[in-house]
Amino acid sequence: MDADNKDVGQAVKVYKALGEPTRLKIALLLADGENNLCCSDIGGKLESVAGSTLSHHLKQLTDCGLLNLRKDGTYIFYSVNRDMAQKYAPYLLK
Amino acid sequence: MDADNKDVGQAVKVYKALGEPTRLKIALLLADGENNLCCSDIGGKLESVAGSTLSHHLKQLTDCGLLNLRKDGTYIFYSVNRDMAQKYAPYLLK
DNA sequence: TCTATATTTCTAAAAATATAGAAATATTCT
DNA sequence: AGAATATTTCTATATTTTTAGAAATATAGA
Repeated sequence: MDADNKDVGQAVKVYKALGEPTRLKIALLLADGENNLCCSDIGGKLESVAGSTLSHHLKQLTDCGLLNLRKDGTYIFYSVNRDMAQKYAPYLLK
Repeated sequence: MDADNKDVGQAVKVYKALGEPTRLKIALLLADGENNLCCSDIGGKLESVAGSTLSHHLKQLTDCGLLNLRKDGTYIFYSVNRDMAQKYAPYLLK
């Protein structure tokens, strides 16, 4: 495929999102079977990350299309968008 | 695969390297058939990037293992490491 | 050796990013 | 309505990253 035909903008966003340790860990957590975690679940699995910080990371991951979210009451459950992961970073899956 | 079993450190480096427009373009250029370009060839294909800047970007791409290099006289020819691309970002290939 | 070309390293400045406390918003439950 | 919990937005600070000019290094060829 020719470089000009690729959606470089979106790819950059996805890779930028994954190019930070906390966010990559979040993506791996969510890709790892036990899908559908909410913000505070995720916070519980990481060490000392403030809620506001976590919120920013999750926003970046969802904005680039890598995460899907489902609202349920006051909770928001996150999961990996498999198509996106497959396209840009299948390393996350399996 | 469990999150703990993945080499998160290397993956972060690779994705960080690809999460910047100039570097992603370089990777796509090199992955795109006409492999084996030298630093100045690459500079010629990008618009207004100083040599020193290009050098830093290429270093980051090679340091994370994404690019191979071959020295030939004063030139250094770069190419994509297919195994790494396949593992972390097959999006670059084909 | 001198010259030309390719690339890197040094240095510094500008821009972007990560972080989190505090306040705000949203929803559920009593 | 009021309390409790989840998440986001505002704000500020610290850190990292990007950028490139200038100087340095390396190699080839006249």
